[in-house]
Amino acid sequence: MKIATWNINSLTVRLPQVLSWLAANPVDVLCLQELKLSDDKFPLKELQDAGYHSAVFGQKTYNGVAILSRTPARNIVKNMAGFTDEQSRLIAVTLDTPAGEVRVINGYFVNGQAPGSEKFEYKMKWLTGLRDWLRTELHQHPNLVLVGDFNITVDDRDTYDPEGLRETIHHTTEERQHFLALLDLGLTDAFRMFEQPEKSYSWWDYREFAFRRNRGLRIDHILVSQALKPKVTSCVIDKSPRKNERPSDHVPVVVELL
DNA sequence: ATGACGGTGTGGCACCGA
Repeated sequence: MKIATWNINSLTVRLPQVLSWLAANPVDVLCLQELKLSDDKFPLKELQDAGYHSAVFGQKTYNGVAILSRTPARNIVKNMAGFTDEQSRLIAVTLDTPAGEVRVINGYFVNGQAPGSEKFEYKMKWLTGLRDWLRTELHQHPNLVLVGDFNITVDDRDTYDPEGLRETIHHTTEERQHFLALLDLGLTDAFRMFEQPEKSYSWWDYREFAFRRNRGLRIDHILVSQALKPKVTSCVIDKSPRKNERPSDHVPVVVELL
């Protein structure tokens, strides 16, 4: 059974690409970020026709997340209890999957703009809120997967220019410490459980032929709980949609569980 | 080089993303 995450940067523009990707990659669960549309504009019917239920937490213009699944979602939670947020950045569901009952948490983490900015402060607070809330979630749901656009590179392998970008946004020690704090809760970076190609990235800037030159970042992640870790059989990045016409700047990451 | 490229909004550009 497979779970995927994909920041699609506007579902309005990318719906045809999502549908064709699902047709070629019939995953059990697809977590989307940056819908950039309100709930009433969500293409429920089109995704239903493709065989997916949808749990949606939309927002006009910015943000917005959804979880598509073969089986209907239960216990849907939008944003984190105990952390008030104006922005639609997180949705959690419980799913009955071939691998048993799994809690799937899908986040569009804060970008943060630049260290020292107000948005960076918001990013740090959001990450602290996530960790506090996740502790409870993990207690209630041992089979848990946290996926999404983390907007954090984990280490130097995740960036095309580790020296030049040191301590810039997505590369700061502070952000990486927050990532490590999530691992401390008992989560594992599924991608690094396996040997991977050198210079594997999940995002490339639209500018300066960044994809062609493979100047990218790995900022989209899949974290699995300790109970699920033994069931993980693979984790891959699918670069192919970045070659589409009008692509998202991010590509899907897919984890397979027994 | 505070730009490039692309999405959104009610625009004649600004804001945001990463």
